[in-house]
Amino acid sequence: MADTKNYNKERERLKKASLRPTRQRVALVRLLFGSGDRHATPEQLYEEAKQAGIQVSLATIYNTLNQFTAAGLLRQVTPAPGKTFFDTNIVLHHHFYDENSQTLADLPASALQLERLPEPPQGKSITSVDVVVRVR
Amino acid sequence: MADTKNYNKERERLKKASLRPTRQRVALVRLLFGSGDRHATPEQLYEEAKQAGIQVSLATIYNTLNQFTAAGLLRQVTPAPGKTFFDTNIVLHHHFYDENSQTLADLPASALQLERLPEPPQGKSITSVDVVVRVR
DNA sequence: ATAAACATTAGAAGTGTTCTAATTTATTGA
DNA sequence: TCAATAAATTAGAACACTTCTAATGTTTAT
Repeated sequence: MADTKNYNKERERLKKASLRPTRQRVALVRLLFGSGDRHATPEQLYEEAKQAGIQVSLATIYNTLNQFTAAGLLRQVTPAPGKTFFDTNIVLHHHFYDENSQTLADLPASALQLERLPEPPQGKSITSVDVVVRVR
Repeated sequence: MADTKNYNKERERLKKASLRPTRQRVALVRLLFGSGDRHATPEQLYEEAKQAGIQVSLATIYNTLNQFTAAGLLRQVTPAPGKTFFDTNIVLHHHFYDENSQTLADLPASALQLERLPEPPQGKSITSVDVVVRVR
């Protein structure tokens, strides 16, 4: 055991996603999922990791966020060009995007009802529906 | 008159938007609005302009698309990081985004009803609502 | 026609993200 | 437990997209 702590919850989450529980991934799981839902940007998470004394490169931050997204642990939201957020809340819900502060916030679950989903084009199937309510 | 043609329709559109009818802007208005609704990317429009023998730089393509958007002539849609489209259809409507071909298509106007808009946060007002239905 | 304001340009620079290939770490199975 | 193997991490280069700079060209108003 390399660490003094087990971080079993985090390792379990990674295991379920078929991702090896490396030091970096365990630490990032803690940061991301350790304290309620959040909308993290890669840069933000990188700074946070540094603050917390976790040695991790920006490349690994990106790799990890992409792997977590592919594994269904995170949802990626792109409300504006160059603004990428990773949402730890993977339950179907939608977002406010504040164009002034360039921040993302959850829409109250009941605040918006999608009456019916459209038929996807021939031979296609819907993978997700993203609603972004832009505010200022 | 620098050209053999007047392009009065295009000049008129620019005038209404308080934009000087320069050779480049007139030409881009023709490409963008000359043949029905479309979802143009900057690079696409640049290539198209070159094909059509219009001398215009990529910087001007970007400037122009941004100005047109600011003037309400275009709507910008960002369905994925690094994928920016400018939509000539500015009537409220939504989009399919095909993750395979990375192309955008209009949702049939009636295909999706937003039941009610959410209350924006304190002191904010809604500027737009974008729905992207991702398909594969 | 002239002057002032504005637009365009090439190329540099900026930003966000991915790639490369060398190193380190985790896992497997004797 | 200890190699051997597979996978992950890393720094820094490279890349893609967009904006900036400041020099040049065009448009507009007088």
